[in-house]
Amino acid sequence: MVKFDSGRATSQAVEDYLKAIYKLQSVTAPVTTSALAEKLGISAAAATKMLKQLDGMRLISYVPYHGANLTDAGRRIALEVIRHHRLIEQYLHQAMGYAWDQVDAEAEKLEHAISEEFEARIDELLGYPETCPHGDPIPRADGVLVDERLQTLGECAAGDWVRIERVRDTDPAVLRDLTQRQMGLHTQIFVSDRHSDNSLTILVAGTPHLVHEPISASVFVTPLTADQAPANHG
Amino acid sequence: MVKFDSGRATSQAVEDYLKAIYKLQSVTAPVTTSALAEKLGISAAAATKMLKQLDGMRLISYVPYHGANLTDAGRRIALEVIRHHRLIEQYLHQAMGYAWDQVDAEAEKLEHAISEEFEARIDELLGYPETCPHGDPIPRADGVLVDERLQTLGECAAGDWVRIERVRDTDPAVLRDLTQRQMGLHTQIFVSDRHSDNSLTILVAGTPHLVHEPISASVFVTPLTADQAPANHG
DNA sequence: TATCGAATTTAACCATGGTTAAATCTTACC
DNA sequence: GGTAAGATTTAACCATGGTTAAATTCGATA
Repeated sequence: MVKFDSGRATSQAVEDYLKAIYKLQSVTAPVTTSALAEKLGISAAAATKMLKQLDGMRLISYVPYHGANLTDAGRRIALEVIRHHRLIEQYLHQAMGYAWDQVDAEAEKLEHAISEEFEARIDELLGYPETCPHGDPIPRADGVLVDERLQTLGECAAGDWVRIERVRDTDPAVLRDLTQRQMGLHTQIFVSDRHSDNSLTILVAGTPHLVHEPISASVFVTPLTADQAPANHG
Repeated sequence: MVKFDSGRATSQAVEDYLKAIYKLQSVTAPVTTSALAEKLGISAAAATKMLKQLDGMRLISYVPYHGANLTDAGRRIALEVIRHHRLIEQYLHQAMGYAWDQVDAEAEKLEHAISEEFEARIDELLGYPETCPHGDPIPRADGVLVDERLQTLGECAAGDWVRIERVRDTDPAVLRDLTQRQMGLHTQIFVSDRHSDNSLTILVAGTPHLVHEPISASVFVTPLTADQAPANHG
């Protein structure tokens, strides 16, 4: 007879796997063993073993040789971990003065250590924020997450007026580069030119910048409406 | 050939053991296997195995059947963990509104997860505090700790005017009891009577309280000087 | 449709940190 | 100074989460 596990009893490793599967799933589902192994920096053999284990726990459904998908229970835990991560990031940034390229690493460790009490307190102290410092939406405590796919800066055409809504949080060097160019969340940008190598010339606060693929693919934007866009340049 | 390990590479378990040994050592040195096992809530066999391991790492000096003492290296790590713990407690209390009976449990988990960066930031944000919310001194970043032995409230005589300087942080129920009686850090107390069962009648802000051993032994005090003590009651 | 290369799983192994039960050491007491 | 009780260590075991190397499966292509 197996005891019904209503409370939290998941190890840090399990949480890391579920989070990784969740994120990979949004790109391609089902998630392959090798994609998971690469994301977590472990061997494919280790991933296989854990996939079997997670399947046994009913946190994923895993078909050998054909990858895995989260179950509702697994998704719930993944979203809780992501909620912790992004709330902590926002707290580090807003309340403790961390730069946006430093918050991810610190949150990575803290996300497994905080209590529900701690989560609720920082949520309240921050005024129930809807995104992390990179613009990623924070899952709600009830597990609801609205995660819309935005266009990248690299997909913009010359003449577009856009606003930065979200940036990829993975590479601190890219984030520092954006900071240096004054390109923060909600910064308005005018795309003045597309070049043959897919690089762009953009205007940020009147200053022209040449941005290449690794940057332009890391910045997600929304088009400015007619009344928001300055009349000149258009 | 063993690689020289200059940076931090201690597991959470090692940190917990060193912290426990440090605290037990202040009561009786060397620390016995059974005392350690009891403090950590594990079997004596597990403690023995870890003691051998810690001795091999040169973090303690351990003589089988005769207990263990921290080496300088071990003490340094123990003090770092304790510094983390008490700084976090103070942060939870001052910056996040935690009550003093709630901070220990939360800090217990966070102390192993924070970076040196995080430690430095909360230290600065708090204005370099010297104690945790229970009055325990916070080890300095360079490893120096001044930890003086104070008398307990239970050791006071009738007629004493004293001030609460420190409380045992172990039992949340005791802490909540103290809160209810308005007995916080730096509260002034007049000891009006000692009774035959070692309980005391004390005056807190003019209100009489009967305090029994478990409470009076958990409160550390310093005598008020003549000019600090109110003239009446004395 | 057979085959070959890549992806995946299995097998054997390791370290950490725990368990219980049995053996052994210490020490206090007669 | 011998002995028995209690403390401690050893031995055998377990779970978790990793590793590398060998075997197996999948699926694209000839």
